[in-house]
Amino acid sequence: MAGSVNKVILIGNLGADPEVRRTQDGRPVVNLRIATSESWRDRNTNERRERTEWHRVVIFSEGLCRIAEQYLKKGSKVYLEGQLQTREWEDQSGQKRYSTEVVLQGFNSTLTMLDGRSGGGGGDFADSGSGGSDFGRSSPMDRGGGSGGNAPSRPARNDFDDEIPF
Amino acid sequence: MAGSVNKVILIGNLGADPEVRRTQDGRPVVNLRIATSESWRDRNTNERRERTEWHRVVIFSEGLCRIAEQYLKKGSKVYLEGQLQTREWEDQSGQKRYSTEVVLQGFNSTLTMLDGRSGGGGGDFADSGSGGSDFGRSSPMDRGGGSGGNAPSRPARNDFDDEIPF
Amino acid sequence: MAGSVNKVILIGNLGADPEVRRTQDGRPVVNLRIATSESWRDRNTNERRERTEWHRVVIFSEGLCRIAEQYLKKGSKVYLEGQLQTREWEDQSGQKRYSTEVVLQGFNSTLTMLDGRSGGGGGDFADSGSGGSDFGRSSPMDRGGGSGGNAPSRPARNDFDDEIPF
Amino acid sequence: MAGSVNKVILIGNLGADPEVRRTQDGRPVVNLRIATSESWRDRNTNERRERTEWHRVVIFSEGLCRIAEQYLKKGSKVYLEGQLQTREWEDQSGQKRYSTEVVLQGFNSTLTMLDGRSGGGGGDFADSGSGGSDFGRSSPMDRGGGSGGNAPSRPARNDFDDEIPF
DNA sequence: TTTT
DNA sequence: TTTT
Repeated sequence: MAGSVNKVILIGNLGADPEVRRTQDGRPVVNLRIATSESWRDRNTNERRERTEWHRVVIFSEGLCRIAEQYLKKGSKVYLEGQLQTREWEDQSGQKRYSTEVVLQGFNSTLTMLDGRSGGGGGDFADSGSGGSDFGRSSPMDRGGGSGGNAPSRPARNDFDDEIPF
Repeated sequence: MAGSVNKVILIGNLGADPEVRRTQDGRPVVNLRIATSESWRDRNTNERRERTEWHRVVIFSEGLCRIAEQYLKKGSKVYLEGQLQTREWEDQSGQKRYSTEVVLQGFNSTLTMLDGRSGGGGGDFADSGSGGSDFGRSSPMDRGGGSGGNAPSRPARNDFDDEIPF
Repeated sequence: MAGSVNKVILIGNLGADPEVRRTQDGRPVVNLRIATSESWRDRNTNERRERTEWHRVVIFSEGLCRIAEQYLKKGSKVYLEGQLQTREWEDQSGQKRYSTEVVLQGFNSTLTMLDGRSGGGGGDFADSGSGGSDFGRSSPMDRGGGSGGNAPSRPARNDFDDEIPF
Repeated sequence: MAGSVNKVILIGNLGADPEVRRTQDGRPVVNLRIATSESWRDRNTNERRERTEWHRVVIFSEGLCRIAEQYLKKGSKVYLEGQLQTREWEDQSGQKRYSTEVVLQGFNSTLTMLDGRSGGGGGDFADSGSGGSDFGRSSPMDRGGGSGGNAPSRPARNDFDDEIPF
C-alpha cells in the first residue's frame, strides 16, 4: 500500500537482561521486555495511580543486537523506534495464538541507551553499524553514496554552506 | 516510572467501517481495523513482495470518536497517534488470552483523515474538540489558560514577535 | 489544510538553565536551549566525529512551563514533543530575520525529564496538568468526559475487559 | 552526547515543484518547500482560523532524491521523517544568518507520497534504495546481513513462527 | 508558495 | 479486511 507508516516509539526500562538467540544461519536475534509507565492523580479520589505496560521487543538488526548484548541489562533505560508486528503461533493444544511485538529490523529502527550504566564505551552507538552490516545506524553524514567501504572522500553537508539558502 | 514514552504512529487504511459501541454510562468507544503495508523487491529472486500488517485501534477520546464516526469508512486513509496497550481476556474455555491494541485516549492522541473521500465537511478536525470535551484536538493556539469556555481574549503567539529571539 | 502533521521529537540536554518570562497578561513562557548530538566514525579517516545541533525550544503550555521551572536546569536531559514554527523579527538595522523554534503549546506537546537530577519530586509529571489548566499532560485514563472538575466516577478502560476483543 | 534524538515528522503539501541540484561530485540534492496547516475555531469570536507553517526540507539521501524527482510536484502531499539542522550563511552584506532545515539524510529518514497524483508507477517506494545505494529505504525484511548484492537466500522473519513467543 |  |  502506498503511503503506509507503522512506527512505535518507546522510552522505558528493561524488565530483564536481554535474551539472545541465533537463527539457524547464525544471525543474532535479541528479545527485550520493556516497561513503560504512566502515573496520574485520580480526579475523583485524588489518589496517585500508576499503570505499567509491558512490551515485547524483538531485534533482528545485527548492529542493534550488538548494542543490546553489550550495553543493556535489567533496569537499563532505552529509547527505541521499531514497528508493530503480530505473529501467529500455536499453543500446546494446537490453538492459534497471537503475539504482538515491536520489531527492530532494517531501516528506520533505532535503539539508544539513555542511562550511563553501561560502564562501557559511552553509549553513543552512531557507528555501531560500521562495516556496513547494519542499516539501523549509519553515519549521520551518509548521503547514500553507498560505494561500501572504499568510498572516495566525500564532502560533508557544509558543501552548501557557501550558498544562499534556497 | 519517570520518563516513559509509549507512542504508536500509523498511516494506513481502514479494513472495515468503524465499529461504534457505548459504555454503560454512555461514552462512545470506536474500534478500527487499520492495515499498513510495505513492499520491497526480494534481493535474491528479484520479485516484488508485500507484507500487510493489521492493527486493532480503540478510540476512547470523545472528540476522536466523533471524527471516526462522521468521516471514516472502509478504505479511508488515516494518520493516528496513540499508545500500545495489551489487554487480558478469557476465551470460551476460560483460558487467558492477550490482545494488543493501539489506544487513542487523552492527551497526545491524534486522528486525522488523509484522503478526501469523506464527502463531508472537510476533513480538518482541529476544532473537533471544541466545547472542551476532548484533549485530542484543541486549538493550536491554546496555551492552557484553561478557563474553559468564557476565557477572556487571549493574545496569540505573536505577542513575542516584537522581541529579538533569545 | 486537512491532514497536516507538524511534529518534532527531541531527546537532548539543556545548555543553560530554563529562561522564564511572563506575557503581559501573566502567563508564563519558558525558553530552553537543547543540544542533540550524533557521533560516528568517518569512513575515510576512520576518526571519530561528532556533530552537535542546538535547538530553540519555547514552552507556552502552562503545565509544561511549571515542569521546566521546577525540575530542569543546565545539563538536564529531556524528552519533548512539539512543533516547528518560524518567527519573523527585525534586527537592529530593521532587516527581517527569521528564527525557527520548537514550540510546546496545546495538545500533543510533551516534556519529560529523563534523568534523576531534579532532586525534586520524581520526574514523573503525568498529573502536572491537574486542575485542568493544561492539555500537555492529562490523566492517561481521561477519555474526554471533560466535565472539568466534578466529574462523576468514570469507569476505567477495564470496562471492556470482560468482552471478547472485536 | 549519548542518547540523543533529533527527529521531525511532517505531513504536508509541496508549495512548489522539487528543486534539484547536484554537488560538485555529482550527488543529487533536492530542496522542498512544505506547508503544514492547522485550523481551529477561535474561542472568543467563534471564527474559523487557520495558520500555515512553511518548512524547508533538504534531501541528501540518493534514493529519496530519486523519489522526490520522479513523483513529487507542486501540491503533492507527503509524509516525511528527517532531522533539524540549522545552517549558518552570510548575506550580501556579510552578516551571519541562520537557516533551519529539515534534513533527510542517512538512516532514519523517510519520504512517502500520500496522494495518488504521481500518475507514475505507484507511489510505493520500499525498494527505491535497491542496489544498496541508499539507507533511507531498504527491504523491510533486511536484517543487516549486508553482504550487499549477492547475499545468499535469507530466511524471513517467519523463521521464528514455529516457536512459542518468549 | 501548498492544501481544504 | 484495506490500499497500490
